Parts: sequence; C-alpha cells; structure tokens
Amino acid sequence: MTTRWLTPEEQRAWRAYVAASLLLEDALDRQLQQDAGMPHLYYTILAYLSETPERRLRMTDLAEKLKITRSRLTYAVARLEKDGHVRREACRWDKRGTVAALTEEGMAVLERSAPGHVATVRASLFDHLTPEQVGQLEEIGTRIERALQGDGAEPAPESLPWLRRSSTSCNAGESGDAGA
Amino acid sequence: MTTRWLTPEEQRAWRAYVAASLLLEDALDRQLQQDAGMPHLYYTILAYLSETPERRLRMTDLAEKLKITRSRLTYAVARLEKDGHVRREACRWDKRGTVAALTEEGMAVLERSAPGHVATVRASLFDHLTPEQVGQLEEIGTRIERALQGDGAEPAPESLPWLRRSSTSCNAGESGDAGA
DNA sequence: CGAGCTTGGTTCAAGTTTTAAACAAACCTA
DNA sequence: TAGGTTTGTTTAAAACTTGAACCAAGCTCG
Repeated sequence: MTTRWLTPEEQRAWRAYVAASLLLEDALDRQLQQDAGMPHLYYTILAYLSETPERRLRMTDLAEKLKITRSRLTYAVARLEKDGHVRREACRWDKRGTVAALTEEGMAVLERSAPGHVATVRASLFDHLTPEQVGQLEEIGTRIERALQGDGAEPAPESLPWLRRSSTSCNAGESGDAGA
Repeated sequence: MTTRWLTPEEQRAWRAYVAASLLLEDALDRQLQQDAGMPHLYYTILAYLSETPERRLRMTDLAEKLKITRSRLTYAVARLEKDGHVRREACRWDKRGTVAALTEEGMAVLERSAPGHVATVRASLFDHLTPEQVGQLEEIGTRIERALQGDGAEPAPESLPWLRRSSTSCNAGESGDAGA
C-alpha cells in the first residue's frame, strides 16, 4: 500500500518530540551522573525499589517495570551491587528467583540525590507546562505505552505486575518515596 | 530551599512519559536497525541531510540540529561514511570546516526505508493520538526544547541555525523529503 | 513419576556507543 | 601578530547493549 506520509502537523510534532526527548534524557543523565554517580536508568531502578514496602523486587518484575530486557537488567544490577547500592538475595518460594534489595547505602544515595533530580525534572519540564498540559502528557504517554506493549504481548488487561504470582510472594504493593 | 516534590498528577505524567519514550525509542531503533541497518540517530542524520537543497550540512550545524556533541557526531559520520551513505567534503570558505554530504546510495537507503519508518512512527504514535493531541505534543515538545537550550546558551531568540553565518555559505534552507 | 516444555536469571563474546580531554589548524580581532 | 576562539578529529578508556547459549527450578500431563 502507498505510504501515508506524515502531515505537516504530525511532522512538526514528531520533530519537537524527538528533539525534546533527546535533550531531556541528556539533561537528566548529566545531572544524575553528577549528583548520584549514575545514569537515569540506574537511578530509576533504585527509585522503584524504594517504593515497595520491603524495598526489594524480583528481577523479572523490575525489568518489566523498566521496560528493559532481563539481560540488560542483570548488567545494571551487577553494577549497582558492586557499588553497594543494591544487594542480591535469593527468593524463598521460587528457588530460581533473585530479588534485588535496596541497601541502606542505596537508600541514602537516593535520598541525597532526589531533591536535585526533582529540581531538574521541574526545571526541564513541569515548570514550563500548564496543569492541562501535565494531564495531556500523561494521556499521550499512556497511549504510547499501551500501543507499544499492550499490543503484541499481554492480552490480559488486568495482569498488574505487582499483583502477579511471583511478586505477591517476594514483595508487594506500592507507596511513595524518593521516586521523583 | 525545601524541595517541591512532584504532585501525584506530575508523578503520573512523568512515569508515563519515561516509559513511553523508552518504548518508543526502542521500537524505532529496532525497526530501523532491521530495515536500514542503522539506529535512529543515524537515520536522522541522513534525513536532515536530505532536507537541505544541497543535501549537505556542516558538521557543527548538524550536531546542533541533532542536539549532540561534535565528538559524537564525528563518530557517527565516520560510520556512515564507511558504509557509503555519506561523503566528507571540505568547506570552501572555511578551511577548518567539514561538510557531510549525502551520497546517492545514502539517499537510496533513505528512500527505501522511509516508508517503513513512517509506518512505525504511525503505528507507535500518531495512530493513537487525536488531532488535538498531535498539537499538544508539539506544544509540549517545543516548550521542553526551549527550556533546555534556549535557557543557558543562546540568549538571542532569532539565531536560527539555518541562517547562521557558517551555514549560509556552505548550505542553506529547508525543504521536504524522506525525513519521516 | 518423569519426560518435556516453560520460566528466571546469568554468562559470554562481540560489538557499538559514549565521553572527556587534548590537539592542530584556521579564524578573528585588536 | 599575539591571543583567544571555533572546527573537527583523535585517543584511550569506559560503559552499555545485544543475542545466543545455558543451567537450574517449576510446571504439566500422560
């Protein structure tokens, strides 16, 4: 079939998005590298861990939240472990399982660098958006997310990660912490 | 000063954005790697080149458009040159300068893979947005862009890259091509 | 039960990218 | 012409990613 090219509006939106996301990720990485000694992805790992009651999460669940491959996560956690931010533990009910647990030191790093991170997110993004735009951004983001992974993979709409079998055992729900 | 944490709305928007941009960039990279044998950034380089009348751009101008460092661009162009998609030429008026020129082969690759790229962008993004949301996305993206580079660097609001001294000479304006 | 498939996670090897710092050449300005 | 700036590259060291291969543990079903 003949290609449906982007309309001028779409083209402008696309350009703006690509440029913005590049700049944003750059700014974030730079700031976190500076203040916390790690890139954004790694910081996000600590943040997610800090949000569970037990401050620990199974590798697969973590990978799912982060939208990265298990292999990639293994590498990342290895580095975080080497730096003392995370400890690996065995999962009690599933002997195959590994649980990544936030250490005291990891928590400390998180608390120490969270303010700067939030400040950067504000300065780069939210300080320039109206409340309506914040809502729009969430809606747009959610749609993309749904399109890109609700699509081919999980047909079940209610298989929430934090209620999954594997998780229910080794860790649990949500809460609010230093997660930006 | 005490940190202004993100509001729940902002937090949701932020999460949605981070997840979406990760997934999107992944999808794009995968598709282009598959169809064009190069990641998104490299494809974008070719696309930008294809849009100038002369199909060539100075390294610095290109780096600026792409929002990456010159060093990083040097590496990227080296690879593209090795693959025959781009040729390096000397800039006539500024003997320091290098101009990256799109080769016929590069143009062919671009034309061959553009439909697939556009299709991916549509399937991942625009097919799921209303026309209003397309406008919102552009507006939000533009604001981020402005925040992150209008800020510290160029105080002059009208120093458009394609009108800059160095550019006016070796290359020029805009047009529409295979640039997604 | 136990063969055979699936899942969780790691390892390995290779390659790709990225960064930062240092440079040389060419410009530019007084 | 000296001194500062801009261009673009080089270099060396890391950091990261990928994909395939693998092992061990779970699960399913005859």
